[in-house]
Amino acid sequence: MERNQQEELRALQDTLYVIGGKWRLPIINSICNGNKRFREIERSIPGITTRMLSKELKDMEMNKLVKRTVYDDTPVLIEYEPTEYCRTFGTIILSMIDWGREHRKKIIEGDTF
Amino acid sequence: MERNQQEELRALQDTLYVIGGKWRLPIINSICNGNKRFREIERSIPGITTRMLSKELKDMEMNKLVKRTVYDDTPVLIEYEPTEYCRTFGTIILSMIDWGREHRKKIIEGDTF
DNA sequence: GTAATCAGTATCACAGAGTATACCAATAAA
DNA sequence: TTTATTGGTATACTCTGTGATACTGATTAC
Repeated sequence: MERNQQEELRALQDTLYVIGGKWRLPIINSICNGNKRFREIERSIPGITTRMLSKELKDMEMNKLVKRTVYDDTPVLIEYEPTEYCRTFGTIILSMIDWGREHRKKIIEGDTF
Repeated sequence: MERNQQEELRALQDTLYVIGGKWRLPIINSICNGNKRFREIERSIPGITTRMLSKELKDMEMNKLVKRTVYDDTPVLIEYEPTEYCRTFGTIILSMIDWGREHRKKIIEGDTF
């Protein structure tokens, strides 16, 4: 039990390391929803700056969370797509969306929980 | 679909707002695992400082995530316990622990994914 | 001719998240 | 007697995540 707790914590922290930060999950969610172009992703996440999106996408590409493809048409077309690895966050994201919905319901109901 | 995406994002961001930060989830997990005393929680999360734990617990108390009880024995005994509300993060935490475990397996297997 | 879109990059700046270290008074254990 | 534990607070510091703003060069639209 003692040992198990430490193993759990480590697993939790590993995950947090990969999907931590304010924008990581919203971006993953956006590209998993089919947004591919830079500006498209940007527009789908109100409040994010180009700087942050650029930085996060670069990080995520390095960590094999997204695939960046350059189509050499003219003008150049660039697409971001989630890797399979990236899609493994599906469960986590869905449960977080669920939680957020429930939370909002409770707030609106004026629950004092 | 467009509308839906925005609602999803909002729900996701609401959740992130509540459980964001480096220590929030590890703390929730710790008290949900039965750790009650300040030093006990502290010891269960190697690397956290008393200052951060103190700050987070205070925040979480204000936000009804933990209940702080003072037992007026001598010496004074203080206990932190998760509220029902806090336990609603169970699903999220479990799926994050799962992910972390799988991730580590893959790393150890030397997978290049 | 002007404006808009595309995929970003470049600077600068800042709050606040997080760290490090020391300390407190009371009690209990060695 | 000295040390350790408890539940924190105080102070000072670092640092980086995030924000704001401006700009690029090529292309297309009005």
